[in-house]
Amino acid sequence: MSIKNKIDSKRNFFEDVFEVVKLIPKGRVTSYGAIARYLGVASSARMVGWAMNASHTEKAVPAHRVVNSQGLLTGKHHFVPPSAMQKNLEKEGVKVVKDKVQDFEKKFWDPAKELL
DNA sequence: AGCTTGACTTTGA
DNA sequence: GTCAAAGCCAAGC
Repeated sequence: MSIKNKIDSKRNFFEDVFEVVKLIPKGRVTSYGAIARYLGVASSARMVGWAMNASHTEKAVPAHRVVNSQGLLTGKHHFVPPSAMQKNLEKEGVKVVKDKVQDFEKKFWDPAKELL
């Protein structure tokens, strides 16, 4: 049974986002829009980010692997400390310069395609 | 029940 | 290349 099936059953926004984010392979990143689209709410990328805000309760959620469409670490300010996000990414092999993921297109992981 | 806010995206100038 | 505006849906007040 795929994760998608589970999500389809629950339709719980936070859990949906959490599950998908947890599936992001190490050393890869994705965007809020990609997750939102995978969940079927493409236009509501903001909701994904917002759901991530609740990820603080779920420690297992690698929110640092989620960036915006430009590969920018827009959510780093929500980390403690903010620099933790970049640090975690670099530790996983993702180079980050000036809050931007290097080789974003290569590192990008689209659940709609990879997790199909 | 209605208004504001938000870790976004896309398009146009 | 940067800046501004609109679209979008859910939670909080």
